[in-house]
Amino acid sequence: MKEDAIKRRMTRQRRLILETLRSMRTHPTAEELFQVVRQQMPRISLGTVYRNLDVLCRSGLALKLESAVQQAHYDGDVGRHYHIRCVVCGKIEDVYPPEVSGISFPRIHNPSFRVMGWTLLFEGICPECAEEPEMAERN
Amino acid sequence: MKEDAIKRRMTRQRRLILETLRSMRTHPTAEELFQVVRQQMPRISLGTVYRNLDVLCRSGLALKLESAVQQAHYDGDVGRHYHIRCVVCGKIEDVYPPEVSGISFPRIHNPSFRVMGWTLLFEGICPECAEEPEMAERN
DNA sequence: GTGCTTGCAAAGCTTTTGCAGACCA
DNA sequence: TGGTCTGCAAAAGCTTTGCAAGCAC
Repeated sequence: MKEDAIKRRMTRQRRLILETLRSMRTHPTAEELFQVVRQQMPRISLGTVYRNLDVLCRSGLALKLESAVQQAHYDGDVGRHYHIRCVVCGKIEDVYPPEVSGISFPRIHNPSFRVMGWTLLFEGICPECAEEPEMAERN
Repeated sequence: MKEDAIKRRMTRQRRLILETLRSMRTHPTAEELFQVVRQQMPRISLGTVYRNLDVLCRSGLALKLESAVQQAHYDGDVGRHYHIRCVVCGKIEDVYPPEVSGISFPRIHNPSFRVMGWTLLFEGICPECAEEPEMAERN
């Protein structure tokens, strides 16, 4: 049971990354966040963004959305809410509890796992992609 | 609206990949499936496994579990069921409806997206990892 | 015979990591 | 001052793709 318990520091980079993530409603990828952050701090590196997102997620200040198809997306809002992903363009948007019905803390009976939580992901087609059917190549 | 509608062929490779995936209960990654398949077809390549998994998923014969952290996992059972992932080792197991309560086809009201479906993923710690606390490094 | 599919290898992309210098507490 | 953090670049890991030959229909 190794609990190194590293003492984290709130560096300028870490603070900027967190503030920027919180200000964005788009659930950016690390790369997208990097592009925004570097406008204010040109010499920051992508590696630093990845390292800090990892730290922020471990400490509960950000959420890593693993449900993404290619790249991971991040969310600065750690309160309970859901996501819906466009299966065509991959965009992820928020869905808040008042808009959702039919779900009430699902439970597994006699689980072999120690259940810690759950995530609900909706899938659909966003308005933009619905207007451009040729993008919806399914082959 | 380009609908090329390619005529797929059921090659020996494709059939073996599908049959093997269906026979496995472990939600293998492409690499793991490759290792099993090559025991019966030594010259098959990893690229072929990836290409066929893609085709099988597009045609609805297999499921790609995007919820995976690093690699994609695949499931040959396309019927409605849920998954639970061990947050320590990444293992994915099935959870079937009779074991789950509190969920009844969640709906989004007045959605801007055209909602096509949803997935529910549980997270927890599997029995093996629960016994080895030092693996649960969280820093 | 047509054209989809394969094996092989190389390339592509996202993410991680080693290192020396910089910086926070 | 000590130990964490950063920028840079290289490496790692997963997945895709180009090509010529092979094979299903």
